[in-house]
Amino acid sequence: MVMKNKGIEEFKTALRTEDLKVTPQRLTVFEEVCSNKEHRDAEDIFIALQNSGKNVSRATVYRTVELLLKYELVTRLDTGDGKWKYEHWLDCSHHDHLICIRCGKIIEFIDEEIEDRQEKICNHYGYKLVRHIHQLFGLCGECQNYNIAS
Amino acid sequence: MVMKNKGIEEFKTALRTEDLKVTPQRLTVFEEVCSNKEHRDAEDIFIALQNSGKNVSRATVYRTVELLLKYELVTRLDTGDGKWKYEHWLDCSHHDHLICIRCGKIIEFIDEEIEDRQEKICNHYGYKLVRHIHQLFGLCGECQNYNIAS
DNA sequence: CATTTAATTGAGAATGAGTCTCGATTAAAA
DNA sequence: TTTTAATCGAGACTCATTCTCAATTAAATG
Repeated sequence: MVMKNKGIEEFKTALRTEDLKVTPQRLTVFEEVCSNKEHRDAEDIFIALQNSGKNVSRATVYRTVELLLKYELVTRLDTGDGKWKYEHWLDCSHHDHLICIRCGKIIEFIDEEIEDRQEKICNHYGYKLVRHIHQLFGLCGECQNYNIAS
Repeated sequence: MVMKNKGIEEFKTALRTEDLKVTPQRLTVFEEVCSNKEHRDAEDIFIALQNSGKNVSRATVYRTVELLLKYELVTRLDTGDGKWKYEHWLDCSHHDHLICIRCGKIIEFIDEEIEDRQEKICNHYGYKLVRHIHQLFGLCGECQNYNIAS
């Protein structure tokens, strides 16, 4: 069930490049992050590890997820409720998110035209684009009917 | 120095429409938000009020800012450090943000093409767009030179 | 204007995500 | 092996934000 993919090798390489150690805990966290396609926060990941009997401390989960973000093996998503959710990048290409503000449903989208415009905007201001957040908040088809009752 | 503008009337109207009361505290918070064009978090606003001798409790500041967001008299900006900053919308039209990840400098931008594409994406998935977050994180011209030292 | 009633307020306690500390452990270089 | 610095874990800590609840007040009604 464990995924063996190039992601983990890239993680190891990134760690070594920074003179950081490749530890079982770090690998375990990365494995857990990759094993699930849902958008989860650090706490969710910590609990999932506990439930599968893998003891990695909460602090280490937070620390590792931060590394994964830095190495761009993971993206971070602000779901509007003050938490950050993480999502791996394995076989899926880059995408942004459309989030229902009533039921929380998330749709992933990608729009090349927007991607292009972002680059152009950065160039225009002399910035070098590193990452971006682009989230559309709205009401999904079903939740539009509940407008009044909300 | 206090700004009298149509914003405050819209706020009162919105409150009345929801059967909420127009209170001095709510108006004071709105006034403070409008008096400053910087991007500030709720605590900043609370402190600013204290410093000008206006006693509005922290809880009320948070509650009011939440209302302003709901009524779209204010926007909320995730600066990547886990806090939310608020910005009024008075005489300025909608814009998004380009943020330097090293020095924190913020540039405001607007791109009609992106705005259009957002609407189209929402329509495509049957969503009704309510608001969006679009932030580009990168290195500004000056900070690109410090890349190595970071 | 006085009365009534539900919304609002403030002070501080509670929550909770995320960070930090520090002694014990361990990866990995030699 | 030995050595050494990086890492780990447990839980304390931080601090932004939310909640609680008794006292206050806006504003509708008589």
